[in-house]
Amino acid sequence: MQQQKLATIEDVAAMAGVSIATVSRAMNEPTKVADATRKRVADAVARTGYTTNAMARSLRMRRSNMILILAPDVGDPNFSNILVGLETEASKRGYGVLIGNTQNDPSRETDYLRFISSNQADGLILFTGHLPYGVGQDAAKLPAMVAVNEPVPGSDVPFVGVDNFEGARVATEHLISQGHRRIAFVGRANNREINSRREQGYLAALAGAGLTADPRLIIDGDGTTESGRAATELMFVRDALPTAFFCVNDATALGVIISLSARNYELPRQFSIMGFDDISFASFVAPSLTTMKQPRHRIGEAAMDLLLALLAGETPKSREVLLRAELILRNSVARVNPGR
Amino acid sequence: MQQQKLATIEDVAAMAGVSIATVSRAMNEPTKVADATRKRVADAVARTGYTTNAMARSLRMRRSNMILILAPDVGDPNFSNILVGLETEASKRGYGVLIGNTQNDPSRETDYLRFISSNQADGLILFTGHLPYGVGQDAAKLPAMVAVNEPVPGSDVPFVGVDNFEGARVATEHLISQGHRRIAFVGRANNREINSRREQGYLAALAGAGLTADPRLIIDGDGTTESGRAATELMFVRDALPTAFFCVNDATALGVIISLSARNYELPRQFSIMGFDDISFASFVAPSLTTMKQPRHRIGEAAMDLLLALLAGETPKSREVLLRAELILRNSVARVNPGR
DNA sequence: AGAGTCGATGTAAAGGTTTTCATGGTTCAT
DNA sequence: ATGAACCATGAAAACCTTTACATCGACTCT
Repeated sequence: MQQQKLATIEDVAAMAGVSIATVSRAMNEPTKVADATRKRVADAVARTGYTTNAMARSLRMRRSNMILILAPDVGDPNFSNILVGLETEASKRGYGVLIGNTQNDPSRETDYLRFISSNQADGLILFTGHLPYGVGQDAAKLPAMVAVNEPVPGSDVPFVGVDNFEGARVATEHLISQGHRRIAFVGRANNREINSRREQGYLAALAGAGLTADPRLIIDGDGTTESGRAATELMFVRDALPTAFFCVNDATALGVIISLSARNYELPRQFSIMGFDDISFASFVAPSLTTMKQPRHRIGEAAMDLLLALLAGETPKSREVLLRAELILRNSVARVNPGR
Repeated sequence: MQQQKLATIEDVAAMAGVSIATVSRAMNEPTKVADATRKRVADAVARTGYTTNAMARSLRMRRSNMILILAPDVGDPNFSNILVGLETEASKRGYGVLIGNTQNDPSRETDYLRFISSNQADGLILFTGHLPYGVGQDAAKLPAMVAVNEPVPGSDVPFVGVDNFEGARVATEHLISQGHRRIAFVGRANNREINSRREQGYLAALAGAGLTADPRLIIDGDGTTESGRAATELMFVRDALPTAFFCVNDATALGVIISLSARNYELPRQFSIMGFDDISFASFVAPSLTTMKQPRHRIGEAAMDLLLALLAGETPKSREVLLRAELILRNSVARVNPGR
C-alpha cells in the first residue's frame, strides 16, 4: 500500500546511458533526438515503469494541465451531463478536471481561488453566472475562463451554451403551430440572463405570428417547481387563463403540471405545457413533457475546447458559442381544444 | 489575463526581514515561531498577496492533497449526489477532488492511473465496483482507496455505502405489513454485489415472516428501466403474478410501473410497487414511488472521511461502513387488495 | 562560573522536471 | 583545407517549497 520509491528521469537516463536532458527530449520532442537513442530511452522507460512526476513538471513549466470547474450545485442534473462533455474533452487533450462545489457560498468561492492562485489549475469553467467572489476589482488576476450554462453579465467572459432565444422561439412557434393563441410564459426574471433571453424568444415568436402578448400571462418565477405551481395558482386567482403554458424550464413545467393535475384538469386536452431543458424526469412525468433538449454533452465539449484554445493563446472568434436546442415532442402539448 | 509574476516565499522573507525557512514555519507551524516575527510575516504575506505554490509544495512533500474519483458515469444522478458529499468533506479538510469519468472503458481507466502514478492524486475513490484496469496483479502500486456505491469483490478495499441487505429487508417488511404475501423481486443478478445483497434482504424478510419465496416471482434484471419492463411482461407470460413488486432499484420500478400502466392496471390499487434508491424522479412518477432513500450526502462524506483517515495512516475499524436507508412512503404501495 | 537546555532562527539540501546555453562532431560549400 | 552550418547531446540553472541540521543567545541548575 505504501508508495514505494518511483523511478525518476535519472534512473531512466542511467539505464539508457544518456543524460536526463535527452530523456526529457526523447519523451516530449521526439524529433529532436536520434532514432537509436530514442529507442534506447523508450526501452529504459518501459523497463523502469517510469512516468514523469507531474508535480515537478508543473513546477517547472508553471502549468498544471488542470481545469477548475466552479459550480453552484454539482448535484444538479443539468450540470452533471455537461460535466461529462467537459471531462471527455479535457481528458482527450491531456487535461484533468477539478471540481469545486460552491453552493453559492461566497466563502467557498473565495476558497476555491486558492487552486488558481497556487497554480494548481490553469483555467476556469464557470457555472455560477458570476465571477468568483473574492476577486472583486482585480479580475485581471484570473486565468483563462469560459462561462457555461449561464453567461456572466457585465464581463467579457466567453460563453458557451444553448441558444436560449432561438430555442424559446422554436418552442413557442410549436405551440402556435398547434393552434394556440393565448400562450403564457411562466418564469420571468429580469435579473437572470437565461430567463430573460427565453422570454425574448417567446415574445419574438408571438410578434412573428402577429400575436400581442398579454401581460397577465407573463408570470414571474425563479425556475423552481414551486414557482411553477405558484404561477399557475396566480393565474386562476386572476382568472386570466391561457390555452398553453411555455415554461422557462422543465422544473417550472412540472410545477404547472402538478398544479393543473391537482385541479383535475385533463392534460394535454385542456391545457398544453411546454418545458425547456429536457431534464431526466421529463419523459417520466404524466403527461410526458414536450420540451427543448439542451445538447449538454456537446456544450461541455465546446466549452472545454474553447477554454483550451484560450489557454493556447488563441483569441476566440466570438464571445458566445450558441448551440441549438432540439424540439422533443412528447405528450404534454396537443392541438388547442376547439371548445375553449 | 496573463499570469503576472506571483510573489514567492522569498519575496515575503525579504519584506519581513527573515529567512524563507521562518516564513514557511510561520505559516505551517505557527507555534514554532516567535509572536513578533509571526506577525511581521503575516503582514508581509498580506502585503504581497502571497499564496504558497502548491506544485512546489507537492513536489517537496510528495503529496498533492488531491483525491481522484473514478466513476463509470458522472452523469448518473445517483453518483452526482454522492459527489456532493465527497466534495464537501474533502474541501473542508483542504483536499481537492479530481474527476475521472471512465464509461467503463478499460483504456480510460488505465489512462487515469497516470494521476496516481505521477503523484497528482494521493487517494482513490472507486465508484466502478472493480479495481482499475491496468494494475492487474501489482495492486500494491495503488494508493489508499475506498469503494463507494458498489463494493469491490475479492479485494480488501474498504466499502462505504448503504446497507443494502437491511434496506431491502425493511422494504420487504413494509410490503408484508401491508398484507402482501406474494411479493416479487425484480432485478436478480448474482454477479452484482448490490443486487444480490438486496435479494438476500428480501429473502430474509420473507423468511422472517414465515413466507416461502416463489422462484417464479424472482426475476433477473440488470437494474435498467427496460429490464423492469421486460420482467413484468415475463410474469404475465408465465401467468405467475404477485400482489406487490419489490424492485432492485427505482429505475427498475419505473419499468414495472410503465408496463403495468400500459396494461391499464390501476396503481397502487391492483399492484403495489416498491423501489430502492430514491432517485430524483421517484416523486414525479405516477403513482409517486414508495422507496428506500439512500443517504447519499452522508455516504459521500463518510467515504471521504474514511479515505483521509487511511491517508493519515490510521487503520480502519472495519472493512465496511454501512449506512441505513430510509423508508420513504409515497403512493405506489397500498394495502393488499382484498379482492385478489 | 560552567555545563546543559531550550527556543528562535538561518543555511542548505532535496524534491524531479524542462530548457538555455555550450560542446563536439559531421557535413557541406568554398 | 577551412569556415559555416547543423545536429545530437550534455551541464547546469531554474521552478518554489519543506525540513534536517547547525548556530546562537538566553536561561537554569549545580
